[in-house]
Amino acid sequence: MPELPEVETVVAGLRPRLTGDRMRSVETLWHRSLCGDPREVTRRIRGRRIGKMFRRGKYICLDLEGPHLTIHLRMSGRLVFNPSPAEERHIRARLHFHESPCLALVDPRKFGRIRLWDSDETFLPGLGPDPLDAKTVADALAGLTSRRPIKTVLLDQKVLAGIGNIYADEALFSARIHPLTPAGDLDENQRARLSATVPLILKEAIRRRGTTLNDYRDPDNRDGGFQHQLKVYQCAGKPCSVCGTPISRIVVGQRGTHFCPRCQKK
DNA sequence: CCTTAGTCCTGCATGC
DNA sequence: TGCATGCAGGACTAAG
Repeated sequence: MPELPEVETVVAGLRPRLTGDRMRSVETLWHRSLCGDPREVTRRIRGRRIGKMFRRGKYICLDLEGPHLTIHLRMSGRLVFNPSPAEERHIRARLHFHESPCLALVDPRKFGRIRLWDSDETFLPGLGPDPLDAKTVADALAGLTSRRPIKTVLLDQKVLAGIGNIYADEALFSARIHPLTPAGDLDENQRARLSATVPLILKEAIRRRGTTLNDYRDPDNRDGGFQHQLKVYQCAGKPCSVCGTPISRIVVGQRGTHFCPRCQKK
């Protein structure tokens, strides 16, 4: 599942190829993959230059010098220039450009979304800050008095943008915090550890081009490498890398949650 | 304010 | 082998 590091890797791959090119059209093969009518969206983007490409949270963003086009890959989405024959039947939308070959949204589970934002619209409203430095994370955690489990809070995109299930579990393990700890109950040391470790883990995952578990691959079909660094995610029953205790799996906020019951005491 | 459950979807794993 | 069932997951919405 693409989270912040995977989306960062995708954008880094696309940026040199698309920046400066112009939009031609958007085409849908599954109507829900695009918010709005494809002819109407095409009319609004046709001929527009891609000024900048960047990532915000888990969103891929194309700055069309005014309007923004965003792509969220959700569970199984991928952006590919040359879909393989096997991927052909999972193409849900295509972006067409003046110079570059068309870019396909391959998305078996149909959860990915493409959306156009007008220049006068608030772009990605309510999205929290990107947690790539300790101070940003510390500030986001500082004012929290919530009784919600810290795991749920880390997944709340309004608090911090870009953390998904994998990196939430890995960060809590690294900070030695039980995922069910009420966010407001974290002490100063725990908040400091979490604030330090979240950016470190995300940056290390970016360096390794993300985590490939099932279907994530970048636009050049390359695997990520962070799956070899996972300490708890999908490691239920395996010995903890620190203490040897078997990793537990529970459900928190309808999400599978993995932790070491010895290293991460309540 | 909060939490929980339901929705969207398909591929894959499991069990008989 | 084939069929039924269940599960995973991000973001959103509705209900309590």
